[in-house]
Amino acid sequence: MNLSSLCNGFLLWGREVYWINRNGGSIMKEYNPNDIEPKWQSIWADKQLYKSSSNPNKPKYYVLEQFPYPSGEGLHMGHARVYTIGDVVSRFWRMNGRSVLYPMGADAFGLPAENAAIQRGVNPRDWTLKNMERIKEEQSLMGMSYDWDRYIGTCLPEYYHFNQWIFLLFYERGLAYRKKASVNWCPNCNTVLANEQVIDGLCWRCDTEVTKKELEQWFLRITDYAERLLEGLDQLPKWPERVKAMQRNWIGKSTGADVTFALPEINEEITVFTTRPDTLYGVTYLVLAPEHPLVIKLIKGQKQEQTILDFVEQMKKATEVERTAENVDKIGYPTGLYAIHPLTKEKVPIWVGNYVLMDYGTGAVMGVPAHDERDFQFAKKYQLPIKQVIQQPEPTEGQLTAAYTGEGPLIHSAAFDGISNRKAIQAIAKHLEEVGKGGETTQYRLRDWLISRQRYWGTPIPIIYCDHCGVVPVPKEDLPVYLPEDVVFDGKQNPLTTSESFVHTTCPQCGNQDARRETDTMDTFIDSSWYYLRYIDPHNHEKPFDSDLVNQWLPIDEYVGGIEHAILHLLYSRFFTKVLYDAGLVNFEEPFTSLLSQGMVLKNGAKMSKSKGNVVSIIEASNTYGADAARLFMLFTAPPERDVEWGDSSNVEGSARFLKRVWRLIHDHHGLFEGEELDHAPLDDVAKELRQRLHQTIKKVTAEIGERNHFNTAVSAIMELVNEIANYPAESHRGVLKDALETLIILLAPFVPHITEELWQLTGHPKSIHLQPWPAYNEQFLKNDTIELVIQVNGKVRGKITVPIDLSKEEIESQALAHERIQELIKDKEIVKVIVVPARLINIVVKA
RNA sequence: GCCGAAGUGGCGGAAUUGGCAGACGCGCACGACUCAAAAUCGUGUACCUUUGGGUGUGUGGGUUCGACUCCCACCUUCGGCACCA
Repeated sequence: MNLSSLCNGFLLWGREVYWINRNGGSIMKEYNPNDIEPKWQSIWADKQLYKSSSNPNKPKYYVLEQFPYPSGEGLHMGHARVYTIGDVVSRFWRMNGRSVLYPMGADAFGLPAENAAIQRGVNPRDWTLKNMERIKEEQSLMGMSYDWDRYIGTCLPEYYHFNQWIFLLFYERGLAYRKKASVNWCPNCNTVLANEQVIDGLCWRCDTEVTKKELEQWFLRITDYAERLLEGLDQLPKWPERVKAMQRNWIGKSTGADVTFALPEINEEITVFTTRPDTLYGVTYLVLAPEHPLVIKLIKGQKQEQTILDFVEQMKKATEVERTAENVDKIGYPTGLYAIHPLTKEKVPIWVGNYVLMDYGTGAVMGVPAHDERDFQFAKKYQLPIKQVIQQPEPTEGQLTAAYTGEGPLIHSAAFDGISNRKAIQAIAKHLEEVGKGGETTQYRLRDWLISRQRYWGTPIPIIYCDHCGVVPVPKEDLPVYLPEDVVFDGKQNPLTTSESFVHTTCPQCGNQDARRETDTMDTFIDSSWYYLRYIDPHNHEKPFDSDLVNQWLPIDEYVGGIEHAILHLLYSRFFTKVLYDAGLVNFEEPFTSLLSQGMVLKNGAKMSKSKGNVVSIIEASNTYGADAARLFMLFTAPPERDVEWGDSSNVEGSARFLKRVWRLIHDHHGLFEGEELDHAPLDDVAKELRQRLHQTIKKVTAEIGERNHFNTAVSAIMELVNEIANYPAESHRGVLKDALETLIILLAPFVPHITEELWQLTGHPKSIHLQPWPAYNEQFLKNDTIELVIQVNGKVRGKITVPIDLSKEEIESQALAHERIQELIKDKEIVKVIVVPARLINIVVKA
């Protein structure tokens, strides 16, 4: 191939390229990322290089990153890291012959747009759409290979139409319901929050302390799926253990028993939940949560009525923090009434106490001070009786000083005396069931998902209230319920309530013209609970997606995202998928087969944030170092799940330096790609070594990306190859060198797509490198004729020998023993034994 | 308290099955090139040392010919849950 034919190749790309010969004395064309990166980005876009289509002849691979919220601030390197990881994976599998789906979108509903409307009078839609465009540009700047034809924005009616559709599906299936409840209220965001969105008593978005409010709200019955959400985790071996642990904690399963105590005086019953039915005979009192519905009835006409009512009111107003902080004292009041113990028929006093929570279990607990720390404290404080029912190994003299929570045989427990408390847990629960006073049961910490939000920029809940018909769902054919434009943003009220044209409507059931629309919108986590399904069929106007298509592509093979969604988004998505499965719309129960939870990109040891002023934007990084160097740095510096420190510039410069080195290496050998006549002589030892290194590198890089997601070690293997090529003597076999250089460029392509595309073109290849098949290694070239073995004496390395690869154990042993230095070391000693590990080492065990 | 993850040079990290600890990179030092600097290239870089060697992967034990890797106990850091009955 001569220079003009090379240029022909370049002309296919529609670009004029010239070659400058460094060795010839003129200046080598410098590696300038700001030059080549935008060029290739626009060529890739024009050629639609990354358009995906399902090809029945190829196995599919669906790789996805959590889509961004299009804020006004644009994207920083934390975002870039997520996308880079996904991009490497998608490019790798594309080159490995998979039909890859790699889409992107925007999680476009949310409060900041609305706050911008309130503060600056902008239209939330225009503001959001503008940001979406900007973020797409920034993602393209990093060289991401998304299939933009599948782009979705959740704030568009084409999308939120199907949020409403799915909401109605939940409603039909009895999984969406309205109830009046004490809910979490963020006074800063002016809206309610789901339990998952309250972090340590603070709003997940703005860190404002969350208060309680009594409101009628919409919930999704995620608790119906608690057990399946828990069990499903066991089917996810490719999820990080910590994410699964977090979900397990959140679901919070505990097994125990319900116990029913009768209240003959007022003809009622109190049911308590306990994990320790074995201590039932040690109950000396009951405690109700202040919010327990029976409290009012119990205290009616009692001495303490007013005191307790005041206490209950105070508790209802308290924030989560005030109520549950660790140093909060236990406070209780006796109601004056007694319940009947279901087995002993003894009278047990009923108290109301701050430490009992209404929304866990039954809102009532039994007090067993002898065997429970909290009950012990409470009983001591209020001088309640303490009754031991489990025998301690060494009984304490006189009064107990602490609860005994260990194991032991039961005492003072009637027929159950003498049996171990472990066995008694089940025995007593079973007995309760027989006598109709309770029985084994399971409780979950998980609570139903509150999805109503008193905000504008979200999906309207498709419900109409009619004075005649009550709650009426909007018929599916009337969807979407559009967000109205004639609203007032004053920050004081839900803007939707200010749109008369929206609120005032006709009842679809009876035609009543005085019906009202629901003015709350949906939690934006609804949007992200199924968006990964919409990418499959993004332009479907009839339904959310075509089930056959979705079943072809899903589940997602690799899902990349931050740990901050370990519970929220990932739990909700799993819930949605299970509901859609039950509805027969998808044929899988878990949407994400493999989860890659990447670490943060830190700057000065802290997460990048606007308030800390330590944000490194994508634009800044790509201008300063180039997207390729920035990508390479983040991939190389640590495995993906760890945090990386963007730090001082030297780290990123190291990556840029490596790219320059590769650039020069290729240019130094440009003759190879300009029609140099290659010799066909047999390979000498140096050439064989390079070939071996090359094939080792292919093997290593393939496994590190394809099997382990260890991009850092993949990059370091490529660096080693570069070092070896750089040391390869100019006079040695040229064909091997050419092969090594070309393969090097291909191996680097998923990591640094721009520079490799440029170099691929410069080395005379007319078609994009990103359409190249991934190189295969040859097992035969991995091996050497000889191998170096380590000789140890008593486990310490004392020498080395090089032997033919197929030398027998016996011969290896005799050669090792014959080794000069080894002889010296073992000459006065008795050889106890000699261990020969083929292809590794010889260990000679000696005694002095 | 319960659950989970992690502890390796000055730094980021590597060691995939129990087999040469510290690959690769950053930083640093010295050298080459240069009037000089940058860039680049080369050499060195765990610690101690009497230059024979000794020590070393959070700590203490154990298994093994051999342990960063397996077992037991513990310490520290980070994360989740937590008056959850």
